[in-house]
Amino acid sequence: MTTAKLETAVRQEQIAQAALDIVSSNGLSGLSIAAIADRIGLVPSAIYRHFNGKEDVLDAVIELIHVRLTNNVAAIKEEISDPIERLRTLLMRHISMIKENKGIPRIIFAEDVYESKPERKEKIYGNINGYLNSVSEILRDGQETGTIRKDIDSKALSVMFLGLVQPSAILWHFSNGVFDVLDQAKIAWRVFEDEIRVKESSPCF
Amino acid sequence: MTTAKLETAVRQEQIAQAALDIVSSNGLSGLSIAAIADRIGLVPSAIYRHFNGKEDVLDAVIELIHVRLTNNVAAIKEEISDPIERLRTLLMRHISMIKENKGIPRIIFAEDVYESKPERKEKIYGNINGYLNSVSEILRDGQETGTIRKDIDSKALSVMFLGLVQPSAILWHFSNGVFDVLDQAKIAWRVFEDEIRVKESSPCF
DNA sequence: TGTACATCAGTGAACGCGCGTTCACTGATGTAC
DNA sequence: TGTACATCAGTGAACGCGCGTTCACTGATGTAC
Repeated sequence: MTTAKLETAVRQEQIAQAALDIVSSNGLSGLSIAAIADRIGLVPSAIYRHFNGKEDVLDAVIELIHVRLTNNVAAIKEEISDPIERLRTLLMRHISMIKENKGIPRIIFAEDVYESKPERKEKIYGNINGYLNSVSEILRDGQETGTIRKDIDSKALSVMFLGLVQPSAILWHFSNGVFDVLDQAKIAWRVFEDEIRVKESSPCF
Repeated sequence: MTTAKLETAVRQEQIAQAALDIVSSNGLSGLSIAAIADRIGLVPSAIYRHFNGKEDVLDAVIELIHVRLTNNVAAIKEEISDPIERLRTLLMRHISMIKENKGIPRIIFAEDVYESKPERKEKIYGNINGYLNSVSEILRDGQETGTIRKDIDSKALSVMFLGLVQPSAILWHFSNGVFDVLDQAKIAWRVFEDEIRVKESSPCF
């Protein structure tokens, strides 16, 4: 039996997406050429028509993730103008994105993905830094327009911003979805916002 | 050639430590029974005199990590009494611990370690919660003695505390040690402390 | 004190499985004439 | 419009490697008599 032929461009997308899905549900060690082929109804050797090997598939997945995160930030910049509101929305979307796609952190933070692959490690580092730069850009906007405190380095703050999601994402995952990420995120955001926002100096009673 | 015999208890410790070291330097995928045996001067099959299999070795490593983290917290409680100072010290030690032993986060946060191993996942979740509980206990101490704000849930704060280290640890690792974790931690701590500490109400001029 | 025996950590050869990868072959589709 | 040919995504059998694990055997150490 033979499956319908599709263009390489289409297959490459399918393969990358299938790989991400597999990692989401079965972990990185569940990711095999056979599993990918199975998921899109091909035979393992067919994968090699579209990629040189497993490593190249992984590169495509990393690129896929990068594009999604980047689009996410771009969309928010489009929709919202207030810096603090932008950050709040980014935080919330970041969380729902990870909730829907457990594979993202699994791939990005799995040291085995780039151990002994310096170019890939650099690539991911670049991607993370790109994300952090977007965040600190938003922060600087706020600092310039006077809604965000100027006395904290925006780069350092962007790293802290990342820290608002990460631990709760992990707890959510470990608790099999029982831990309330959204609630944690709301509290964390309230604390974070309270810290960075410039307050109207309250009058003395 | 034969290696000197040692008691199982000793070997088990050596094996767990060797496994952690290997993960630190070569990643989880570099961890094999052969690599462990090599590192302590044994032949692969000798490992089976002391463990039933690779999975049992991993369990021992997880336990090893747990004991270290727990000891760390206990030591700080012993040395220091002021809650805020306790947290600051815990943060700093946490960072140096991860710097010295990259394998810890690699194992704890590698989903492959517990994917399709529910008992182990629960065990790790329990360990993390234990750590978080220690932190929130310290926080509640501070809330009761009046140095820490009472209006933020201590459990939520403990998760945020974890968020102070995690992203910088990741950046440190990705940057091959170039990213200044200590500096980031200091800034993050300053912001965090500023947020949680109850301020002397400043007089109005 | 010396001998016999049990115990048990260490050895090395061999196994079987999973998995990434190769390769000759197929057959549908599009194009040239 | 029909025929010949090139292209190329898909197939399935086979491979080789790495790795976890098994097992019969070894030889040092400790104990009983």
